[in-house]
Amino acid sequence: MNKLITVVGTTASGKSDLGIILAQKFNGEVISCDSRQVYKGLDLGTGKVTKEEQRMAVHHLIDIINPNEKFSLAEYQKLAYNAINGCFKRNKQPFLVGGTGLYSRAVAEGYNFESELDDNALRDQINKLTKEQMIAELLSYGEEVPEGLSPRHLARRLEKAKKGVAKTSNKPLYEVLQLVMVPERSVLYERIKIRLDKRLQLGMIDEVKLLKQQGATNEFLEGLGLEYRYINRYINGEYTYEQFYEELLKQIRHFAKRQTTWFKKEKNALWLDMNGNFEEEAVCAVNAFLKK
RNA sequence: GGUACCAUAGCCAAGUGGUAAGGCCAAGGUCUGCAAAACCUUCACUCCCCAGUUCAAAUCUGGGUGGUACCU
Repeated sequence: MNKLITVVGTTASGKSDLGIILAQKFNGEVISCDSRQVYKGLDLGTGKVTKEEQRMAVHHLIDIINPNEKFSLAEYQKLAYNAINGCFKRNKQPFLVGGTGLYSRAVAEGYNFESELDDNALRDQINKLTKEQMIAELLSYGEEVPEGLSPRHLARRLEKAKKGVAKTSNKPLYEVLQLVMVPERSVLYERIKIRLDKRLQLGMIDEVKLLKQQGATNEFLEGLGLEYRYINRYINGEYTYEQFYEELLKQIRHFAKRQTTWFKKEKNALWLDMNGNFEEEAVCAVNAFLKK
């Protein structure tokens, strides 16, 4: 079984830098694992690696679709598999690097998406139902309905049930080592603020203005969340600069917390000691893993 | 110095005699096809302090302390 190394963690943890270091050291390439960096023109706001950094290591799955286009987990998985397998063919070691936990898990654990789910009519129909109606329907299909699912989760499950797509078992394609980067909370929050200030200075707001000029819709920008959602609201006059700044900072912190919760459940995960020499720790771990 | 008003959680805030709403923040969590999304849980044994009235006080009375506004 081929070996895959993932570098996951919170925003502003230094994943991109470590990914490049590891790729350089182990004759590797980076597969981005980020649901927003797939979009062209979303650069500063996504913390995308620069052109210069891309010259230091080959990066995949960045800038592959245009704004306003839809993207999905299944699509990402397919593209990631292609990119990863391409690396193996060229004798390169792939490193899956990014903060979209669901995406990295779908690849690492081999979520099984055998059937197509693209029935918009059905989706619209389901979205009209109340939460209670969705639960009732799911139960009538003999599905188990865990507590605490959001309407969106329920709709997704019901869509699958109606399509007759059973919950499938995973088919892992690779042997995986996961490196998790989660700085101590207080350090993390400080880094988030510093990084936000820096990106604002570099013209993150102008980036969104440009995207809007080029036709990015409010709906699209709103749906992206964080930087793009709140900068767009600021541009549209919904917030003063102060309000926008505080709100965005808070939302990024919330996001980092959610990421942390998610990564706590990762399997085969090595949580790097972010207070120590984590680069060396990562290099040693990868070395041992590849020699195994 | 005088007069008036106010004092409830980290912040905002409802509650005028019957046993502390709500929002924010924060923390924890859910999540296999929108995931930077969507959603859930927890968070004041106590209402500035002291005394009093009452079966019962955050709520009424007196005093103290602190704040705000106006007057001198």
